[in-house]
Amino acid sequence: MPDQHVVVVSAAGSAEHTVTSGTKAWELFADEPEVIAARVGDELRDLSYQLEDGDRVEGVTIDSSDGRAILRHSTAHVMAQAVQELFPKAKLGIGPPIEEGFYYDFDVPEPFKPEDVERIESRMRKIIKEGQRFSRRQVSDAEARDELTAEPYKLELIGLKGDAGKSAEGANVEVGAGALSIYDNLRRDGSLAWKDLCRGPHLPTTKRIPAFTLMRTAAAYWRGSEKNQQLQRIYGTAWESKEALDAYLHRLEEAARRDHRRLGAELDLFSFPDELGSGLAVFHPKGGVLRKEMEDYARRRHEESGYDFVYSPHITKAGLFETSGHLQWYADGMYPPMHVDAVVDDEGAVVKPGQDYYLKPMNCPMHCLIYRSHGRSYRDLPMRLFEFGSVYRYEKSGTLHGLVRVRGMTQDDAHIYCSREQLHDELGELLTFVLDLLRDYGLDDFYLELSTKDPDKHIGSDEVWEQATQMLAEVASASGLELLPDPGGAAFYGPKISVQARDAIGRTWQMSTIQLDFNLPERFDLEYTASDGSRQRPVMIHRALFGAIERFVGVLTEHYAGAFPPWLAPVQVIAIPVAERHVSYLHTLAARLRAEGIRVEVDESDDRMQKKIRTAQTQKVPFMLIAGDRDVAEDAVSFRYRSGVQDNSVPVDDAVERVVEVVRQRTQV
RNA sequence: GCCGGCGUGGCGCAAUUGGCAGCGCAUCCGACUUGUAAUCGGAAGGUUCGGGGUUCGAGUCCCCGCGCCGGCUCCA
Repeated sequence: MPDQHVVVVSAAGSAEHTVTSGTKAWELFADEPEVIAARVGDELRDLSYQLEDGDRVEGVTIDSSDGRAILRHSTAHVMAQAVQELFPKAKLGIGPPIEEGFYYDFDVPEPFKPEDVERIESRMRKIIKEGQRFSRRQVSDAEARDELTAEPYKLELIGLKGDAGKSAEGANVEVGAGALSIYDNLRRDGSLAWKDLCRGPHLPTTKRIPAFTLMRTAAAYWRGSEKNQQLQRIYGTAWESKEALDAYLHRLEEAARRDHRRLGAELDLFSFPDELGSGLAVFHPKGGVLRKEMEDYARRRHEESGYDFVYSPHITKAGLFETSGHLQWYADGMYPPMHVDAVVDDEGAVVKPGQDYYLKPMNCPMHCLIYRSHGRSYRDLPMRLFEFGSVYRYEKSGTLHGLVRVRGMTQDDAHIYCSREQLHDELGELLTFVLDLLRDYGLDDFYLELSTKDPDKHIGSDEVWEQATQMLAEVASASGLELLPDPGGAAFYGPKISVQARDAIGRTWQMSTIQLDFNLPERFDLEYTASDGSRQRPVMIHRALFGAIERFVGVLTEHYAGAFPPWLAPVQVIAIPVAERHVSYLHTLAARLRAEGIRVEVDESDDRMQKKIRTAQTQKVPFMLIAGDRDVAEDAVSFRYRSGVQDNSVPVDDAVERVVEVVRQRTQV
């Protein structure tokens, strides 16, 4: 047999190997059990791939990101096999790996019940134990159609092959752009257990799935469109080891512990009374303090940065939203109108037609009216109108989620009107302002997203879009932050930058948006007189920093896991007497702190001191100030922090100074 | 909006096949006065989300509505 030369690439470097013709990739990695696939050139291949002369081959380990994706994809196959064995009528949708797991969609006559999922999982364990081999074979389109007559969704995918724009996300996992392949799952005796149209690659055998679990079921529309059939989706996850799976499940528990809906109740911050209706929150006194601090600080910063404060009503006549275009474009997202002032006579004939009023879904139309309230000069620009504006949006019931997605919310909304010449500088300053302010609230890990024109849905000339997009891109890159493109993601009226923040456990949240608008200045016919006396149209920028305050409260609650930095903490100091005789001493201390504007409480309940500490701890109060005989004798007080760290016998003057300073500096403790 | 799950004192949960609605925390009262995460005793607290139905009997089964949760779709 003729020899072939291949290059094996590894962390240690690359080495040339001479192998006989017909050698399979796995033979290169026979003593590396963690290798489950091969990267040949740029392509991921099964380990059964037959090497060719000149190949550059790298082992893909199961704990790498590609390796995990392959593991999860293979586990999805095992799940689909188990489902079809248990539910012979189930038709296959798609089953791709996703971030931290996988799913597979099925068309089944009855949705899966929780018990079904357990059965599927145990069937999967059986299949894994059997050590079935994933065996790839290439097929022509015609052959694939012939073999898959019982799988209508797969047939549809074959028809869409290579047309990435039309197929669902994840569908290209089934049918690559090139030739089709089918994976046979073969039992030890070589008999066929199951097969699926799939691009691969896969693990060598099902035995190589070290740890998996099924997570949940859900419905999902075929190819992501609500016009299509709804399929039943099962989510699962798979990991390279039991330990990695446990660590993942542990991370989920940690995230659940931070859930703002749970913390909101535990810390008595806010609630969603059923009586109000879906997506409508009330803030309790403690949540009110938090929110007020956030708002007050934002107000101060806006004042310093040249914003003018305005106010506008929650409800307006329909005409305004006709002018703005909201009723034409977004009526579905608005609460239905209330019809007022109609007069009907005894016969039922309309004497006076009355009119519709709408709750406002956005503040911008009102701000445009303020701009238009009198003639504007170039000397007025940039004009920055700011409002904590409460808006109401009739979000679909299924999308509501705690404070993060609500129907009634308060935006920290500003609209900036400026000339074209001012636009570039204004955007640059704005982005800096936004990022600085977010940092002050404790978020410091950002990236940006630039949403550009949707070719099918936009107004304004290409030239203006081009120019504006270019400007946003320049400003974004000047920030030094990572910039991700979001092609086609812009609203119809202009491109935008959105600021994404990563929280303390690495989750990302969309925070601020800076949105250019070519539409509203037209619709409201906004003008200013330029220095040469000509009439010009201003450019408008929409921006919200928090997005909505409600949502920002939710995000910060999760970011801090409820342990807010002292300047935001609803109760900043809890004073705990060792015994009852120390209470009055602490009241004196508390009065001093209160005089400095510190939110302090003295716990004079008849609980034991240990219990008081526990209570303060569970309420995540940043400073516990404890006083007993020793402290009183020394005119001192003892600190305990949420971390459990103690600092005893601190002189009272120093203690007050320490607390005041931390609050003033907005630092975390 | 769609699919599935769920709804029991303020909170977290229990209640066998349809058979006396219970526990812990919190609350209130009393005793105790203790140096860094739960002192002891007692009391009070319920139209089992709302409405309708089946049944001798419904927290439990059926229907409608409201709300919540997980997804899908949407997110100006």
